[in-house]
Amino acid sequence: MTDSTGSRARGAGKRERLTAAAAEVLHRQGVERTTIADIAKAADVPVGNVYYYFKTKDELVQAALSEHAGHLARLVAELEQIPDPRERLKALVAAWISQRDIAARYGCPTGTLAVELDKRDEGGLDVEAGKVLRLLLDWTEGQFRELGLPDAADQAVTFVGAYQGMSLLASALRDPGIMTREGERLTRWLDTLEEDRLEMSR
Amino acid sequence: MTDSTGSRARGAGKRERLTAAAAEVLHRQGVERTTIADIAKAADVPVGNVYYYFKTKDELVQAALSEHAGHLARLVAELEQIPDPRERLKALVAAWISQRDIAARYGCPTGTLAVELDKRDEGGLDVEAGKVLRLLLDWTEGQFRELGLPDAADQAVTFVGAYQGMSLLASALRDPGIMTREGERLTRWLDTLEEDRLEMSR
DNA sequence: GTCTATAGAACGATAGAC
DNA sequence: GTCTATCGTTCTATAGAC
Repeated sequence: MTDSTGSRARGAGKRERLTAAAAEVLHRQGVERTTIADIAKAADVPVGNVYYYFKTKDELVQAALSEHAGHLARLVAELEQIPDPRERLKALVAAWISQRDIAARYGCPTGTLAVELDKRDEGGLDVEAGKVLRLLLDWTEGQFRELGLPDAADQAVTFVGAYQGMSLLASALRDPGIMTREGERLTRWLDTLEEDRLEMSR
Repeated sequence: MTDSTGSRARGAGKRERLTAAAAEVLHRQGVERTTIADIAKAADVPVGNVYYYFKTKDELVQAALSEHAGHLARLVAELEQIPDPRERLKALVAAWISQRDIAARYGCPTGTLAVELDKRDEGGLDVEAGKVLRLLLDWTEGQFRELGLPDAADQAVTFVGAYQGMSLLASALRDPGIMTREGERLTRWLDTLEEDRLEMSR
């Protein structure tokens, strides 16, 4: 039987190790400052062997983007178990805050990757980064719609934008407190929204 | 007499042309994907001549950051002529929206530069980028304080964060409409704040 | 499938003529 | 002050032994 890598018996999931290492190192160092050797070293794989699994550096970037999309999908799957959409959104904020130290140092993984890739006009990786952010936006929009908000799409942009903005400022100013304080503000705002819905029932 | 470049008679402000070109090209392409040759070409200066004015590439990045700080200082000086702090903030939002097409393609110049430089841990340019954002945050905080808000610093983080977030999403999704819609939301929010102040007079 | 060695290209920076 | 030519390094990617 062949497995997902197409091989019969691998060392120990080198492709998976390379993908995970790419996601982490590219987030910390950025795409352009990261060499194939950096990723190979983090994955404990000999440099030349990388090209057996990924033909180009861009394929490794794509793999990192897919990894981040996977993380997001698993997080959303967990949140879906919460019955109330308002509580689901508050749990999302809590998840963001729990990652505050890494976000305050290197920013949101998907957001900072998107910033860097958007400055290209070749390769189409910029579009791929946008798709991961779309995933988050669409799910958030669904929650707001379920909460009965008339402009759910705009609210989602405001909500996710607030997260991207606070991550950027927290990392630029090296202040995790920004994540905490803005997270609490978003939570209070979500509570206010709920009250609005009950009172105005629109 | 010597001028600011330390020379007696320059060609035609090559240092200034290089600084302006650095600010523009580094914003569009990012730091790591931009070569000295790219900046020299945009400034119409021979490649080797660049090193007479800037000893390293990092000095060009620093010059670009100073240029962005200068832009911000000039904008703030204009806004200061408006009597009411609420109108000053609304004029700032209007200035952001007027730049929506460039922001929707390449993001906020200072914000995206900060994202890229923050992933370094050498050179101290990350701190310099943070200082430019601090300039904007401090001025904004002053406006909120003048409006009588008790938590002016946090409000400034929320406000500037919203701008950074909407710029990031607009460029990642290639949608200038995000800048327009979020700008209008911020304007409405500023109007609401004013009403709060009058009603609650806190 | 795994790994070494290296080709080939790009870039930052410098030497030195003018 | 200005510019050309190029050095030295670093990186992506490949060739080919095992």
